[in-house]
Amino acid sequence: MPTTMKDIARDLGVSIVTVSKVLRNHEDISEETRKRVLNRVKELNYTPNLAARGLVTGKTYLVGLVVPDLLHPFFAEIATSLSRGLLKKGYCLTISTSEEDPELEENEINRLLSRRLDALLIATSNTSSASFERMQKQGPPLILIDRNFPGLGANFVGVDDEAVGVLATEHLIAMGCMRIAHLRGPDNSPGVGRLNGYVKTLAKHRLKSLAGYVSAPRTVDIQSRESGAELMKALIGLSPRPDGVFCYNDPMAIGAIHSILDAGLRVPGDIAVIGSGNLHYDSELRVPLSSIDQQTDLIGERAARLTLSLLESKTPPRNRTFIIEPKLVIRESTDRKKRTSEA
Amino acid sequence: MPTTMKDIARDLGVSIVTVSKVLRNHEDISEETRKRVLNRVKELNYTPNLAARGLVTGKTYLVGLVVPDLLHPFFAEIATSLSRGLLKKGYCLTISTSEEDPELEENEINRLLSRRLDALLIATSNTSSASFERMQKQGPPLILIDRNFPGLGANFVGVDDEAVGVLATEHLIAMGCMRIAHLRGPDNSPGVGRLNGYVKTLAKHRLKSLAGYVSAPRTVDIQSRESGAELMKALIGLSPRPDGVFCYNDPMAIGAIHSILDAGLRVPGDIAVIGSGNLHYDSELRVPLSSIDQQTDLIGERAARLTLSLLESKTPPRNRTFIIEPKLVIRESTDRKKRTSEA
DNA sequence: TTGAAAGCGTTACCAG
DNA sequence: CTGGTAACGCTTTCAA
Repeated sequence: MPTTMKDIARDLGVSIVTVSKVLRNHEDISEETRKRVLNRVKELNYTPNLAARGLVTGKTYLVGLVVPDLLHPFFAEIATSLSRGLLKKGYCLTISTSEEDPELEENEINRLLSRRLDALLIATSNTSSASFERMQKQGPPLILIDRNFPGLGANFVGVDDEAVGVLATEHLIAMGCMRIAHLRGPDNSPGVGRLNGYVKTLAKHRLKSLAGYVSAPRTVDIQSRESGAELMKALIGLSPRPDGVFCYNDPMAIGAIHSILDAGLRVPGDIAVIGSGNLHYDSELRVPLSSIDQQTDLIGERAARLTLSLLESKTPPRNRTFIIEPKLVIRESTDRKKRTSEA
Repeated sequence: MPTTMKDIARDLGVSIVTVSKVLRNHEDISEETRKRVLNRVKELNYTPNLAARGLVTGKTYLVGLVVPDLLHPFFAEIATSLSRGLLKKGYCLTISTSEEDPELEENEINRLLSRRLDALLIATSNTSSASFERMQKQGPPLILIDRNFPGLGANFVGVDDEAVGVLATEHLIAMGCMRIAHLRGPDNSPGVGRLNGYVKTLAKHRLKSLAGYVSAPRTVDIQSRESGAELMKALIGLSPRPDGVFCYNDPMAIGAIHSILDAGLRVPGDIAVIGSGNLHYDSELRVPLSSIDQQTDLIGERAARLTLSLLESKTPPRNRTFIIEPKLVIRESTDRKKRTSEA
């Protein structure tokens, strides 16, 4: 059994209240008592029980984060920068994964809710907003991350996904691609947003997306690379064959490049490839990968600031949305203006 | 304010105890009362307050994990498989990062301890075991992960680091390397263990590690790639130049390869490179990277099982150690015999 | 400057 | 089968 304030109070012949006050830096404690208490606290290695404190104050100083997949560097980075931001103000972050499974996600959320978090951040793998509507009425402040429900009007921090699609597609066109395909993502806001950007940009340039040029994986994110490889194989078989591919994310793009090279074709010579996410190792790949940078750490930072503002403000504030602007990063996989050496 | 058992009891004209019993599936409740309670629970969307429950039961069903860096896939994977294992038994995992900073780590640990975790798992970035000795006397069960303190005799799950060094070095020798260098890791058990394996293997084959052939980064893990690149530059300038390099981890190896190629040399032709960790994208790199697989998910799984056994057993059990055997994975970066290998 | 009493939401224990 | 009472470790309020 860990030490309690009661132990300290008994040892010192003071009341529990006095100990409590010392620990919270109350003014009205004599210098001497304060010292004696602090001393004993050190000696016994006492740590206040936050659960008990939270029970009476109503604040747990615990913020929850649910992401689909921690192995995806995108979410790992968000978690890291978010945690950094919250820690500064004494809030602790607890991270859970849903493994892209809506049911598991629901379980995790309930588990977290049972702990009476001060706030909850979610990059949801759910395609329905029903449970979030409920949570908005009841429960702690809710902040959606990366994946939004347009109708819901919740707090949201994420990238401008349509801009991602526009940037990528415009770039492929600028590189001279005429037949641009899209390996699309899941049926959530990033997947749909990026697809829209792609479609609009093609239309703007009076280019067509031929039959089979938009292709969707059966499973989601977690196995992006495998599905990218698989979908790309099918694309290669089409005629006319695409000469540029915009992939929903970098792992898919990596899989796509793998299939292209396996088929004896060159990147970007025969097919240019661009992804999204700008992962740390993009520049070290077989073919260094062009990508759309989503400013991931900024998302985490913004989310932290938004969360803190919700937590500090006395009156329940209006829901807010922060959209981060994506940026194009050009590497070899789309750089057709430069001769590329193939290994 | 969230719903409480009191609300439900009042609404239904039963006692709080009855509600509590229904929620914990006590036998001695009439079918009718049970139904009425369960109904109202649904209606009000009631979730039990785990903090309050934990206060009286002494169990929080919360397990803590502290890792140096979530962006490192090694730790992300451990976190994921660990969480999966614990969830099965209803335990929740809370993940924190120390960013390889011992002071930050100490803070995080205290924060977590304040929440009265049922168990604490740490991949420490501390080089001193002092605070862990204290924690072993007082506080929840402690499980060290990946990085051990040999003298401490704590619960530990990790890879056989000396075997990592042996496997890697033996492989380089088998590939015909005669002048093998080592980009070593930090001053903790993995860093030292891998170095030892390297040294012993060289000795066994009567090979020498020439002056400057063992080189250590100034900073730790977080910027492995940069330091790998930097250290490799220096190695290239030595004469005689090494023809094989064993790197502490894969990011370092990636940096090293970068420098070698930049210098106009070939991998593995001029210098063979092997890392450790066998990251998911090793096979998609500029030069597919040979590596030592640490069976990362197995580490997480084992750690979960060990944790659960500590939690379930009534008597405080003896500390246990699980050592996972590493495995060699051959790819292009060391394949001087030009075999056809892909992973 | 100090502390007694009440209460936070829950469970343990035991009596009815 | 049901429920009163005490307790978990802490903070709040108010009186001394």
